[in-house]
Amino acid sequence: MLSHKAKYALKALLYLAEQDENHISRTIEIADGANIPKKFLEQILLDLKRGRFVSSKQGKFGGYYLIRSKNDITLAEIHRLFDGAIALLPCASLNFYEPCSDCKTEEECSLRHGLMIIRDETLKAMQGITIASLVKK
Amino acid sequence: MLSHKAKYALKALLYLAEQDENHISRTIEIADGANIPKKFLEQILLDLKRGRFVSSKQGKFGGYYLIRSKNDITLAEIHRLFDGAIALLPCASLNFYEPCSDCKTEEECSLRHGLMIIRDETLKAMQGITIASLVKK
DNA sequence: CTAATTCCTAGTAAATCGATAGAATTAATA
DNA sequence: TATTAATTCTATCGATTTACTAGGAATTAG
Repeated sequence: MLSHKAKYALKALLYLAEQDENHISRTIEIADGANIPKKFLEQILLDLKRGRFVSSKQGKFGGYYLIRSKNDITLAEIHRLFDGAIALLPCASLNFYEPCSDCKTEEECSLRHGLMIIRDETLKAMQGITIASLVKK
Repeated sequence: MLSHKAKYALKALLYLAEQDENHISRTIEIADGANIPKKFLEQILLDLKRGRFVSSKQGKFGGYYLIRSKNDITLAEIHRLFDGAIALLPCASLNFYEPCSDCKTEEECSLRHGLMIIRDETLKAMQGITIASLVKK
């Protein structure tokens, strides 16, 4: 399941993607528009900024704007930024790999192979969903 | 990601699936064989029993055994029993549906549709992985 | 009756989540 | 330069969940 953070991030990106080119959106504007607690959204926007999805202008008349194409941002990326691995266990993860402590050897782990199949399918599906694909009504 | 509970449950089912027909496995035997904390495993086996995946014999020489075909038990079912919804948000879930509180209307929710596509793909992949498919080396 | 096992209920320490608070920093403009 | 409006940063907090652990009751075979 997605965390609230990831969900809110997606909604915020959706909101930004719907704005005119060159429009800068204030946090409060996004919060109201997408029904997100403002202070919580602040943190999320900072995370999105650190992840180089958006950039910001500070001070009066400042705010946030997309710096990547909405056709380019996928659900998989947002999931990874906020909720981490897409695989069901770290030992089956591409980007968040960690060995399992309770398996004797990786070869012997009977789960890993199946989980990698699922990861591949889920990842493919998640990479197919972009901000642009969601925004169009 | 899978919880430890779900992971241990899968490993326990795998262990049971590898035993001879009519063999009854004690908790301690499964715990040692699959590297699972025994007391924790007790609870998990009870959950699996309530979910009608296994049954038990009580008292001395008691233990657990599979009551469903290993070809029939899928990762999707185990996920749902221990970790709940497969969809990324409750509003996109088949078995754990709940409306989102932060969407005005369900139609208007731009996330839901994309998440349902992902759910369908993930579910299909998860239903393709059975205990039997994992057990064979 | 005894030993070995499942079954049941609590409890607990640590982590995570969802948020809130408040102040520092930055920038536009009057 | 002072004011105002915004982002940015750091810290904290309460509730929930997670991953166990503990202890004992119930059950059964011999």
